[in-house]
Amino acid sequence: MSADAEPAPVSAKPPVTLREVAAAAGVSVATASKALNGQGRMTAETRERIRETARLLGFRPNSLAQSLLRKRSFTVGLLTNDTYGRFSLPLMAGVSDALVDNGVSVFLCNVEDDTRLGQLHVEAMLDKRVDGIIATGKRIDRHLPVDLSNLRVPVVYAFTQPDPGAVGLVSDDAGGARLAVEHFCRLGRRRIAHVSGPESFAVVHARAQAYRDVLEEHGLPTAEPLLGAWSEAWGHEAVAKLFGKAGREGWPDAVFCGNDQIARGVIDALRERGIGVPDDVGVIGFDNWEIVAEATRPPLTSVDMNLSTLGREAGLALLSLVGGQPAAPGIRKLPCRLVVRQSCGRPPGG
Amino acid sequence: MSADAEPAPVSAKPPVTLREVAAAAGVSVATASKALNGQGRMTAETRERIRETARLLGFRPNSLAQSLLRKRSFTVGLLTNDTYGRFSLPLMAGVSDALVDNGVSVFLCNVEDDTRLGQLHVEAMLDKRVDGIIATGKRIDRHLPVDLSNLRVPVVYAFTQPDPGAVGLVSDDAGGARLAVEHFCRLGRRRIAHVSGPESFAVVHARAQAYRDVLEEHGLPTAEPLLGAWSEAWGHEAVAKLFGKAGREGWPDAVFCGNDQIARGVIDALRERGIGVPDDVGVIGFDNWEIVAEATRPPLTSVDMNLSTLGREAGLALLSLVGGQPAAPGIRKLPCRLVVRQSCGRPPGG
DNA sequence: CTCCCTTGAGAAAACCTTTTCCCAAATCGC
DNA sequence: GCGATTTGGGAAAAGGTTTTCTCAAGGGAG
Repeated sequence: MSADAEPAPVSAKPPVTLREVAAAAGVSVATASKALNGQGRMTAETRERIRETARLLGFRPNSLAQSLLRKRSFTVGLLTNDTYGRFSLPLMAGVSDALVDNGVSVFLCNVEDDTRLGQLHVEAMLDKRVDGIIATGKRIDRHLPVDLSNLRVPVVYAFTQPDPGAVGLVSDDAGGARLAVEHFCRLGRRRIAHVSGPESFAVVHARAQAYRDVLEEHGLPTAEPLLGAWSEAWGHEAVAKLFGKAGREGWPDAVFCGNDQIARGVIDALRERGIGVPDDVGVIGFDNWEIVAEATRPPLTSVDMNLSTLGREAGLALLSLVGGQPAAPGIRKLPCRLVVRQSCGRPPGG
Repeated sequence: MSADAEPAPVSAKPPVTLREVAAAAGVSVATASKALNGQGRMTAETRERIRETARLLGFRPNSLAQSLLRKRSFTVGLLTNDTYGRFSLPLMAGVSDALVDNGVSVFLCNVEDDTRLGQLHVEAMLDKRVDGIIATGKRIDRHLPVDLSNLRVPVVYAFTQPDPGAVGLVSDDAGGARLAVEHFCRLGRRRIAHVSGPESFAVVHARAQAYRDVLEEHGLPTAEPLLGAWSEAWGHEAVAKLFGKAGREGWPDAVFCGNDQIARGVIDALRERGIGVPDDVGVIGFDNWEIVAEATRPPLTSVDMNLSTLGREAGLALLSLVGGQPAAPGIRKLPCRLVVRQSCGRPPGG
């Protein structure tokens, strides 16, 4: 009966501590710590014995204690207001990926559009001494409902509007649009239309401008983009407008759509009118939402924003910020890529 | 110039500690702690003065230190292998929701189907002293690629196969199927077909059995379910099989689909054949994936698995487990609900 | 006027690890 | 053989909070 005999709970015995390892190996905790961390000086034999003891006992250092001392928790917060959306998932996966490889865990915080909830989460993260915060949202041109500008920890913005002077990563929407329109040009399409989402979105304008630019560069006729909604229904409507007029000669031979849902609506509407895709008209979408792009008939060529990569880069950027590397503030645009399926056909010579 | 004059880093001054609050208020840290936590005995005036001081200084207790002492981190891990999938999102939102309300933060851990990655994450979570773990996946009938059966912390399984003896929450697929088929019966449909996903999914069988049961209960003819894939293309194919035969009398007047994508394929295929939905044939989907259900023409009636609620319940279950409440092990099934849109028509008398 | 009890508050241990300093023994140079 | 240096390892502080004792002062009872 030692002095500290305890009833010992039936289940879930407490984790083994460094003190116990040290005792079992017959050394002090200081020596044990140094042995396990490769620090200090001691005989190789001692070091090995301690390590073996730790392994046998299943010792795992308590991160809480380590963090308290090191003032570094190896934890970051991921703030999003797009829990249900489709953009946040690949982005989150990318973030998580980049960080896990570096031994960092991610707090997931959904703030909806609720300022109070946002404040709550940020404070909780700060209390838990996160090393940094990644802010992400569902729209590039909107702020999260919470102010992150004067925190004690670095912040990186991904796919959401950054605060002035902060580090932000977004997709290069204009570049993505160029990719699509230039693809059409290469294929010999001459009358290229553009059907996109609501005017209130900044990306709509960025993509439309790139569309005009490319057409101009290629000396092709530029038609005013048709702006509407991000829906299939709008795709149908737009086809009615574009292909409603009598003269078949005036019809476009290509439609660049602002997202995949619009593109799906366009393709369905064209089929219903007996217009062939890709033979009569080529169609390209945006977002490369596989579940949509692969279900259209024919499968949809689409611009992919590489959101997973974007998330990954955001994670790495935050990491270097946490590490003390001063990052250049401002918005960095990451390139999109074109995923070619069958809705555009082959080039004339191909 | 006081003794502890520091150069004071330009940015990011360190957080204020309890010690500083105590000093500022002219009391000991012990008293300060008790004042802020409503513990101990002191004059109301002292308590208020300390609180005011803390407020003024913007004091926030260091969670790391608290957790170290209390052996409770107010943190849980959410393990998933469905980062890209559509089921995990509402579920995660529900979990996060339930826990945030209780001051608990959530570690998001995506393990794909990688055992090594899973092990890594679980160990990281354990090292960080999470209070518990929620495991969730993309399939009810599959295990995560990692063993959670003998952890030091409680585990709750949501929408994934639980270990024996553990507590699991899943949707009541059979009940959901009943909802759909009974809805058809109420509307007076008599020849109800069932088109579902691959045979390898347990839910496919659960739903098919419920389908047969309901038909039998209503004395209606039961056809063998058509099993294929979870895709629109399979919906098209299935329509060809069901409506290919000559005699219009043998055609179904209702199709219950295993998911919304199949249902979408079915509806599109029916329209292409000139068969009216809902006039000639009623269609019900499963999952209530709004982006699909609202884009079909007409909008799709569908079974919703209430995943957000499922997540919420999982969070609460874990919380009570963490609190020491012994939860009944085994699988708890949560009811689905039918979201009625326009793909079924009104009852004969309505 | 004592004695006892209550009140208000502080000292110190505890949580677990890391790191700096320090000390004793062993080794080396001469 | 003696001082100087290296080697191997330990003691203790630090990190921020909570909690259990402890203690002094004050008040009431007898």
